[in-house]
Amino acid sequence: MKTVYERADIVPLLAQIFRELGYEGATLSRITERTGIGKGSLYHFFPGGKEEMADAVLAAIDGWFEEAVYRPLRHDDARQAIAAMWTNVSEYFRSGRRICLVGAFALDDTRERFSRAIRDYFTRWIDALRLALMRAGCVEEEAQTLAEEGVCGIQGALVLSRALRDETVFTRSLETLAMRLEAATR
Amino acid sequence: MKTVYERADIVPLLAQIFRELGYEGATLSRITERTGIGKGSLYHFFPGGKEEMADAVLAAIDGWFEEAVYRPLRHDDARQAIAAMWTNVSEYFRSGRRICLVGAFALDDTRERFSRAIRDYFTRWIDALRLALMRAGCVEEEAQTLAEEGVCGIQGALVLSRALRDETVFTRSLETLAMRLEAATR
DNA sequence: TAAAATGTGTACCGATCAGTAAATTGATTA
DNA sequence: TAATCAATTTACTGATCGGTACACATTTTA
Repeated sequence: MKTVYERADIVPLLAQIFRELGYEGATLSRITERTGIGKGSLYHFFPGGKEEMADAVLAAIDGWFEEAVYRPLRHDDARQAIAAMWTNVSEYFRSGRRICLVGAFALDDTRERFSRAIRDYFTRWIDALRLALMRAGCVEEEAQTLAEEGVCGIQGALVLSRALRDETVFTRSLETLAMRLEAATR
Repeated sequence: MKTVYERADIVPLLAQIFRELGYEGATLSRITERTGIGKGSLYHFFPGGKEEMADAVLAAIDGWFEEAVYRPLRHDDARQAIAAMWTNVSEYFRSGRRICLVGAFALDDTRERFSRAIRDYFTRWIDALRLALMRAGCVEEEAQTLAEEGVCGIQGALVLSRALRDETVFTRSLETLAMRLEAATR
């Protein structure tokens, strides 16, 4: 008996494990234990070991956000894209039950390993949101402030709702943020 | 030659190490390496090992916030205490260069180990801020929302400024938050 | 069907992990 | 000065770490 995987099947599993255990906490044996995938297979797909696994996960996350959030913010109807962002992001983060891996990596020494991926994730998010806000009628300076505030608020909401084990904190925070951005584009 | 320590001297060193490496990343050997304190001494002061060390660190953090932030918010002049909170917190977090250990612990599995300490830290902060806002003239519901927004915003600002390696993000976020709370208490 | 390419499982490596034990140091007390 | 005691250092344990090697299974190609 032998189960055959593809890289694409493994990455989401790895993402969830890194989210739950952090980079340092995600040991090779815990990964094999939770995924059922042996070390041989893991090193076959990710010869660079844990670091390459995390790279793949970050790339997948980036890909999802690019398609589901950044691109619409840059090219679609601005107000509509911003509205879609809140619902997509809320769903992606499971109403606060799932954390933002990129944000978590930024907090400790792990940041040094994935510096560029972490920085890019946030700069591109803020930038795309800023552009949408400007298309919706904001002047550049206000758009920049609001974009930072939005992304910042999401990260804070994730921390707080997890700490309090209360997903209504996340939901409410996102609603407040959405209203504030909406108010600034009338 | 023999250097003699006290528990009180060690805790801040441990705090900084946990902040930089996270709970899982802070191995005993890295702790001895960075502090110069041998394993024997560490286990002498903290027989429970790493978990007891982290407990002591969380207790020290809680003590600092209780005295420097929560108590003034509860008992001193409300508007003045809120203003002091922003400056004290900004200084404590070194303008965003230092992270919030409690928030970081909340993000991964470490939360399960220190569940109560993490929850208490945030509930007491929000509660104290809510009370101050009410004394300053907010109705309860608005005070609750603003208090959550404030604490939430600080956490988000820490994540974002670390991710972007830009402490002006932190400073600006706190200024914006301070203004919003100020505006609500006129 | 035969050969080659692709995955998988397992045993193993040296290094490092958390934790223990005991000898030793230096200050305090009698 | 002698005895006591807290604190430190050092050496050690078994378990687990990330990573490697290689035999074996399966699929794809010829």
